[in-house]
Amino acid sequence: MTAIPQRELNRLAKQRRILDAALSVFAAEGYSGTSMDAIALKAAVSKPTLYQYFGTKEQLFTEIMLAERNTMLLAFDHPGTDMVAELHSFAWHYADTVMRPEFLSLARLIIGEAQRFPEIGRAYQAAGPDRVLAGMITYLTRQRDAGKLTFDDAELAAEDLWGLILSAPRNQALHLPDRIPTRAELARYIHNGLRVFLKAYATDPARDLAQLQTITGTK
Amino acid sequence: MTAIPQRELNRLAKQRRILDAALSVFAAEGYSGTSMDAIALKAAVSKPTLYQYFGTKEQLFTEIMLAERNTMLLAFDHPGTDMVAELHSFAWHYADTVMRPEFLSLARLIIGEAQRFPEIGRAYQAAGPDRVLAGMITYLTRQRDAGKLTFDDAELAAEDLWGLILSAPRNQALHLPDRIPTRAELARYIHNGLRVFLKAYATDPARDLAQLQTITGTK
DNA sequence: TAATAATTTTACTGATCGGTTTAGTAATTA
DNA sequence: TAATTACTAAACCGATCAGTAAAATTATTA
Repeated sequence: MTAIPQRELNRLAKQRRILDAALSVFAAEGYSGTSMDAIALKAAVSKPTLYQYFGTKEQLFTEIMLAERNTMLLAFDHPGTDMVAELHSFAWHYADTVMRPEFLSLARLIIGEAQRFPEIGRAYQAAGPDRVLAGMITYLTRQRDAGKLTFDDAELAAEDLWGLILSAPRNQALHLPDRIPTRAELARYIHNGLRVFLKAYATDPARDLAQLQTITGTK
Repeated sequence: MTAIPQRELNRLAKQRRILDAALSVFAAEGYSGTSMDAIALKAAVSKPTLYQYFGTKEQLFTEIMLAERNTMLLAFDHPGTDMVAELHSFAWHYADTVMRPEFLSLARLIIGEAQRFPEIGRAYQAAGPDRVLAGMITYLTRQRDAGKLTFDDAELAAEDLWGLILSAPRNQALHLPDRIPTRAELARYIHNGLRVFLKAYATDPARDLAQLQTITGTK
């Protein structure tokens, strides 16, 4: 049996508890609005212990935010035989991820502190949007090479797809935390976004739009 | 000659000075990160005077944010004979407004404090995006009635136009305060956004796209 | 000029902040 | 069991916070 010292297990568990507590408090109150006492209380840890694990408030904050970026990546990995179905699947997967309340809280926190912590804004941009965009570019380019899409600038095409599907509900959700879009509303945005995207970028829009109808089942 | 008492003039001037100072400090430091001393210092006003004008920090903040919404509205009032030219003019006008550093700082502030001050988020949504959207809907509907556009849902069409033109650069700018898009980059987004929009929504895309080329002067 | 209204200065409250110290207790290790 | 390590509770530090009180000073009015 592998011998992992109990000490280390406790330490890691406690560290995780602190990180979770700190993230939730930071997300709810902002950086300046969060007190280390509040974090210690929520983590069920004494304040000196908190300071032993993470030297300062700023260190704890940056560490937590830079660690969090790994949880928010998601690749464009929905393989299938049909492009429209793949796009539809990706759209829903991404919407479900991005529109979760905790995810929105985190985004508000990052945006709100972007001026005070530019490195965190950069890290988020690189690990979140940029990564998703890269995956989308790869996928869209492959579809273009397969003759199903047509465009000159793959980056613009990917950004268009994103903007068509999620910009409206996400921007609204950022301003209105207590008014999270229903799945029916998301479906409306996704269906419309895909429709416009295909109409503008598909080599055979008529066929793909028909396929979209059979998938979404709308009129 | 009209007799406006000097007292009131001074009062209004001082009030304006306080509001300007408070807005800049709040935008730079966030709500919790801003001290009333800092505002008083920047406004060149004593703290008791500050408190005499605005009872509490929270009152000052909400008052300032609810007042600010009037400056950020802009109507879709770019009349002309050519739809493509009008859309192009609107796109630039709106981009120039929305991508200004102070405007972005304000947006970051509102988003960052949306959970603590839901009313401010609501007011901003109603006075900013919703108002612009209403103007766009009116305009697009008129163009549809004139036979130049085709769509079922005017709201979705307006949101698509917005998302195609500004969602990518704006989202990026929200995360990266020190990396504001150049006018060339904005031109790229605007040209591409209008192109995709016309391709998906124009009744005669070929003609409108040609017109777009002559306006933007690109290849 | 005399009266008055507004503002400033200065100092102060009580609370909270980030961060530390101390003294003592519980858990792990050997 | 004994030594060690990690932890807790509590008080504490200096600084800063929102907000107030009082007295001195300035500007406006009549």
